[in-house]
Amino acid sequence: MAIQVGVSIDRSSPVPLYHQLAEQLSTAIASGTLQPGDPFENEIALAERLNLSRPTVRRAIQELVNQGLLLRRRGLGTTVANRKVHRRAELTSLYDDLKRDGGRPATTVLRHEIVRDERVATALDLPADAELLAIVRLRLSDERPLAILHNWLPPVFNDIAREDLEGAGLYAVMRDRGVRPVVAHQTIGARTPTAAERRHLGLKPSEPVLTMTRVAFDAVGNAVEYGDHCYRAQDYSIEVMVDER
Amino acid sequence: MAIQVGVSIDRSSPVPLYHQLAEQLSTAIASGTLQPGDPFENEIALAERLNLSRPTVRRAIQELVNQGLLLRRRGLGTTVANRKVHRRAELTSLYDDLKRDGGRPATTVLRHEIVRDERVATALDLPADAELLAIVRLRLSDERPLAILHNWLPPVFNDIAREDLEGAGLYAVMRDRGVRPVVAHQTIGARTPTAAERRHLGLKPSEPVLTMTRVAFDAVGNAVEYGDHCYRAQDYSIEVMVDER
DNA sequence: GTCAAGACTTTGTACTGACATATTCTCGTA
DNA sequence: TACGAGAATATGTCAGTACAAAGTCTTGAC
Repeated sequence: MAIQVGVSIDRSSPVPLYHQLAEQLSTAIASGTLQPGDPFENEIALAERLNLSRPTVRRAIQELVNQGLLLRRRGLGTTVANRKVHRRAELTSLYDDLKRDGGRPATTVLRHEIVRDERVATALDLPADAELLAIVRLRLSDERPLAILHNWLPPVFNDIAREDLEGAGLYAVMRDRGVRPVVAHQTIGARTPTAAERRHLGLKPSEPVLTMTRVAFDAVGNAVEYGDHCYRAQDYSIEVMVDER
Repeated sequence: MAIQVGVSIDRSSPVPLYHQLAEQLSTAIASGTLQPGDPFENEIALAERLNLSRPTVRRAIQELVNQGLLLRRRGLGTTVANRKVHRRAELTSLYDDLKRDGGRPATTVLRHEIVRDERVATALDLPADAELLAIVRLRLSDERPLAILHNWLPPVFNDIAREDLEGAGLYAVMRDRGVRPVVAHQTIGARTPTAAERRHLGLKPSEPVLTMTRVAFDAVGNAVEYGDHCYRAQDYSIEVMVDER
């Protein structure tokens, strides 16, 4: 027997009905009201119970399927998916990650200046002589050095102050200015650290660093960040979820 | 003025109309007929021209938006997105990647046996005493060692033969059996290699390896592979695209 | 008792129609 | 000239309906 999730729809709200529904169902799954493997109320019944049309309900369910929360099989019905395949929102900054995990992140700005760099400008789809804000930060977690973060930002951000970067992550600073990165290409590798990196990160010569270079774009497709990071490999690994759904 | 892409719809085909349309539009973008920034014919006009309903056209366009090929803005219209944000199909195997890039991949199977491993079984959502096929492969590219690939597969694959793995990638072997991984969690790190790894990969003690552990799932949410790989960091880096579209 | 045909359930595809809302452009007015 | 109202345009949301197709289950013939 399918579980009837309690849902309340507010038709006067500006948020679309399908999204209201999707959010509430999503919460039910996250909270454990709906367990993996549980059968889900079918589209028609759900539509009737909530006085919504089938396309609206379908769209809500589709949203959850795209996130990997639900599994639809024709003729069989809809079921709650294995928790491990749920797609989390990606593209968070290291600062936010550390904070969420209960660490105490801190930042030292090592460099902060306007530069021209043809290689970076090209990667950001800007003219080769564009003025970029180049920043280098040392990121600490619980007082211990964890990573060196090189970043180059397009001209729109040239007025970001040194102080802005000490108390928050780069992405938070960008969000405050109404820019939200939504896509990024990342290349992840490893190498032996340079002398400067060893000094900053407190590494022995034999201890490697994990490297990540990234170009991030906003929803409109404008490049908003070029990053070249290196992490203490002993203390950090990168988690990604790849899928072709 | 919007470009009219040549599209032919076959209503007798079993493939859905919206998908036929999406494919052809996608081809037009990939081939360069439609350039980034080009305005796209609007939904209504496209529907009328092709004798399709608006929802059908909309769904086709939505498919391309999800892939990052198109950009829709209400009131403004639809345009072709910056090439850099196009989402490529992810989740390919190293073997296929090397082959696509023109390399000559080869595989030496170092180990191939049935084992029990509680840690892996748990990660694969199987009972702790499940019998798994454990394989260890040395992957070479153009005769040079590149990576050591440890993999554990669920019981369904226990009959995969040593020989099957020498001429093709693991994912190709799995696909031949009707299993297609579509989601995976990956954790990427770096460390100094063990003695055995140094020997197989021809590394000096100071040269690091890039590591990747992965759990992959099929469309139904069943775990289909656990992998623990290590790569020569000098010659290999991992590219991923993260997004929250 | 076995197996196949058909009924039933549920999701998939497609169409029609209507109205809402965001954005840009034009035009008229102060 | 500057600015605001409103038209024009395009996508966004929502309803209702019909039929197709995949899977499961029941039923009946042998």
